[in-house]
Amino acid sequence: MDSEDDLTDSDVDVVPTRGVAKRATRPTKKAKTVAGVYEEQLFLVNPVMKRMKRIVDPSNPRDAGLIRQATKAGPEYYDSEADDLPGEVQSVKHPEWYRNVKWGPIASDYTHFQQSEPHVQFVPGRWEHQPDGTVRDQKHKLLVKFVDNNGKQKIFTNPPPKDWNHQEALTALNKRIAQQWRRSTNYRFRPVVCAYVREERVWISKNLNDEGKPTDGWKSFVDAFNAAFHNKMLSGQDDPRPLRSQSSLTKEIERFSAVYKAGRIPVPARNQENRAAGKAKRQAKKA
DNA sequence: TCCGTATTGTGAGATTGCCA
DNA sequence: TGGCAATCTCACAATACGGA
Repeated sequence: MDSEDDLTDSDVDVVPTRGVAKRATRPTKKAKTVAGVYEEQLFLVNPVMKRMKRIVDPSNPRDAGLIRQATKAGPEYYDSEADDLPGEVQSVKHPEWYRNVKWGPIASDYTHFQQSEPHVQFVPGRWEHQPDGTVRDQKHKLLVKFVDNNGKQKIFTNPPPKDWNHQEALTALNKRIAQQWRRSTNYRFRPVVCAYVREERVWISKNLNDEGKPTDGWKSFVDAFNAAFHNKMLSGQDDPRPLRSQSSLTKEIERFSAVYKAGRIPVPARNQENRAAGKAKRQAKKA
């Protein structure tokens, strides 16, 4: 399926939602001039199948049979058998992970423009299980086509990995493509996250023992935390505090376990040191 | 045409939360 | 608890635009 109209019966659920994100990640001309940007309608995309269920195992006879019956994406995307173009893929951190291919006609065809499905993460391997029991070539997902919020047709060609089982290369692709969708459309792939604030961390710190564990078990810890903060407004915050799951709280405590064990309050590393380090790194690369 | 400023597009580190 | 994905955020390059 490639058309926008087919979104409802694909392997994703597209759920209209309001106010999932406060605003675009960075103010745009439109965002500055449109007062209602904080209330824009967003569409939450939920893959019907979980990641593990979508992974195809070619060594499994049943999966191997499905692969034999499936059709590969053809040279209208790029010719998988052709030699790569000379030189490295541009504008990626690890060009050695990707092939520098010559894209086919579909990658520049604005006349017969068919919008891609909202992005669903790449899984290891060339093939991916579908809800209908078939498998599909993930090569399709490298080409991203959509009409952006300004009604402009956009096409992004993302480089194919040299190794379809290289998780780091796939992770980078997933991140990049999700960002392409997020920046130009109202599709979102999960609800907006809400950072822990100092008041919450002070509470956490006070309710952990010397080993950095809840003094009265995880369940009561999570319940008490949410009783203290869920839906409460804190000073300096625009929105009420979200409900935190045990998963969220345990991860928070695990991340800063050394700090909490020391009886201190974590301070996000989003500070000048990290920024300066990042800047120096970029400058070095540039040089 | 040049120059300065604003806007847009993109990559990537940091952060958060889900899932196995 | 580790791995991974999605979002937030910063930085920078490219482009657009207006005034001299």
